[in-house]
Amino acid sequence: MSKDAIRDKIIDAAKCRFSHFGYGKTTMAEVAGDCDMSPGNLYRFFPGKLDIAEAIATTDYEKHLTHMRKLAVTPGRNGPERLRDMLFEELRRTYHKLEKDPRALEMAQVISRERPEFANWMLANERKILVELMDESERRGEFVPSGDRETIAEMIQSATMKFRYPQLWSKLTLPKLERELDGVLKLIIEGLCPLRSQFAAMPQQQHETAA
Amino acid sequence: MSKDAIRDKIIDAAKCRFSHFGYGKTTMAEVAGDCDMSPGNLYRFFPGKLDIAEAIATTDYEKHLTHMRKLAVTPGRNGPERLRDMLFEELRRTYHKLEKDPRALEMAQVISRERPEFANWMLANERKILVELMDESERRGEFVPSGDRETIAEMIQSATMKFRYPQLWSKLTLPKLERELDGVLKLIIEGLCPLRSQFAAMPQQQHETAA
DNA sequence: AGATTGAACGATTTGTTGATTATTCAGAAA
DNA sequence: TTTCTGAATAATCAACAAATCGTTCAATCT
Repeated sequence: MSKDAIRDKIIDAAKCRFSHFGYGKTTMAEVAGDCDMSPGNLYRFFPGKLDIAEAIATTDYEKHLTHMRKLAVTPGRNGPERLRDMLFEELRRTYHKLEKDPRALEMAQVISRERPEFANWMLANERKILVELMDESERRGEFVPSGDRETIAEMIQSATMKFRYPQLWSKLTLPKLERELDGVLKLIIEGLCPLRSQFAAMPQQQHETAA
Repeated sequence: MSKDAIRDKIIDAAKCRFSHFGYGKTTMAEVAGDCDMSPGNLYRFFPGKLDIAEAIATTDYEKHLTHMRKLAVTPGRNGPERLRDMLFEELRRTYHKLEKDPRALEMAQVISRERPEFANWMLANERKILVELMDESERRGEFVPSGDRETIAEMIQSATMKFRYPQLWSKLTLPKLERELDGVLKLIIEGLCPLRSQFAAMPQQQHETAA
């Protein structure tokens, strides 16, 4: 059996255990047993337990990413609609994943605590899609260019942060979350001011800024 | 000594202990000792330890609230500027408070865990100010009316959630946080679309919505 | 009477011990 | 040689005991 095939077998066994008993309650010995090998042998394929979890999360997330990339260029939908499709898709995916498998939250929390760069990598991927979406949409005159697009993508992520972290949902149901995301998107897309130029060059602020 | 004066003495003693040793490491016996009374006597003035913390937070927050109300009607500044003043003030207050007294975070976390309605009360207060600000600004033609103002206030809070919870700051410095808040506000105020009417009536979405 | 105390009580926290676990690596197997 | 094993190790976790703490209330003081 090829090295990659063994890796996949390990990933499958771990995925099954993790979602059934949780990351913490799954031991390396158990995963090794499921694969008919010794615990020590796992370490020829993964540096450690966390890396198995990361591999699971990565393949899962990459599937999601390609879906998002598709939504970002769906014909027949304009820029704002595509942006909305993406963010709604992300919210729904997270919500349903958690509903189907509540133990996924534990794994997500462990990974983003012990491997913060993983969460950053996910956000960066999404930003890349957002930038492309905005570029494309701007050419069609749907978005107004207003500053660096990478920065705007960051701001969109910042404003929609709540919908990416289940810890912040405080028992809200999916319909309520969707209504809220809907409202935030409306705010972002339409803006509060009718005349953009009027307030475009706002003075920084009246108070001093900390060094 | 009047009942209120004793309450204040207790609050002062507790405030001192909480910010010096933390909420968890402060005992009722110590606070009572500082006030030259027995632990049991504290309960004639407060229902429990958490209520002392809540009283401290309340007076502190009410000072902040009046400041916010002032910023919301400062002459010579338009609607968006006032909105910005408010949200920047809130961010700075939280940041500096935490810098000066890192143990304040513990207290805030305990309160919002054990007394979620307190956090809701703070948000509701702020929303009331935001609604008044928008009402006033709309009369001056600075904001476009677009739906229920209470809802818009909720969405503003949702989009700026990150700046209200230090747990979400991940070591960011105040200047970085300010830059980010700045960007989010720009997004909210100006919006991504130049022509509001063009996308105002967006179809809900293409996928089904969960019941 | 009303105000205050401090011992008593149950809940929570802390400290400790033993078991479990992730990880390593010397050596066996192929 | 290369692949794998499983006992050894060090770190982490779980469970239990002891101590501490928030809270109560019968008794004491004013």
